[in-house]
Amino acid sequence: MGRQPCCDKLEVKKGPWTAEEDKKLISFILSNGPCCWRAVPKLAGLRRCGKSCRLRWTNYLRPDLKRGLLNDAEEKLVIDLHASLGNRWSKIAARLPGRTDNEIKNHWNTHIKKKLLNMGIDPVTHEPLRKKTETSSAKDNLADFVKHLPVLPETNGSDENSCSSNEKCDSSMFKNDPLISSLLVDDPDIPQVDVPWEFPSGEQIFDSVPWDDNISSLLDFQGFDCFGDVEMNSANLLELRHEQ
DNA sequence: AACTCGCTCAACCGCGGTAAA
DNA sequence: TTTTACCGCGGTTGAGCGAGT
Repeated sequence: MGRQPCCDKLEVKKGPWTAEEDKKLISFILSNGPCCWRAVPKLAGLRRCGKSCRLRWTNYLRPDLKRGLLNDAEEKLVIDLHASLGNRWSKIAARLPGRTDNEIKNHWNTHIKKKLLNMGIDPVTHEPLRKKTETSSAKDNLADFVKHLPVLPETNGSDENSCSSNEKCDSSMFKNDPLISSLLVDDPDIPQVDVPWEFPSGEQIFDSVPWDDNISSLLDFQGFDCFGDVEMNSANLLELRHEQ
């Protein structure tokens, strides 16, 4: 009854990711796209659960991520959106290209929250903390604070530096990304090729891959034969495909 | 130099909704 | 229909680091 587990919980590794694990995950997603997370660890030769792979990719390895602190314009937008959406970090992140919900949540808890509290503004309700007499000044403070922040340009999904898993991105983004460059550069096991950054659905991927003919070239391309703990061959790839 | 403290943020945990067997 | 895993989300934790003493 029910599904089979995606991974043996006892064999799953936890804790910080190593550069080697990052390379394997990037290499896999570069050619397959971020889909079917439960299959990713097995196919990529990682002793991680799919959940952990997804988190690592979306929060750290994605090529369209901006790094560093949120700028003033982004901060302003976060405050505005938080006022209307509350702690729906994923919704807020969707409006800030290149930022993750985790990143925004962290920034809110460590920076913005304090700023608002110092200004006498409740970071939860966005209302003044103090009573009547100071109400208007606190509100003015917030209005003034937000007013003086620069305006973030409208993105409406056309930002060339951003993409979601369903949008097109250019592979040059990888080359321009310092993290990914540093992980992939000069590594003979990780071929660097131009791969269109377009993620089809999992079904599309599995249906579009000419499995029988091109498995070996795919494996050669990925350098999967170097993964000692998982024997990659067309048989178990097809088995996985069958499980979809 | 050694210690403490506070901050940051990557990663984990647990939950709710959904999908698969 | 029931059971169980997957997925995505928000909350929380703790290792690592720098500043202060």
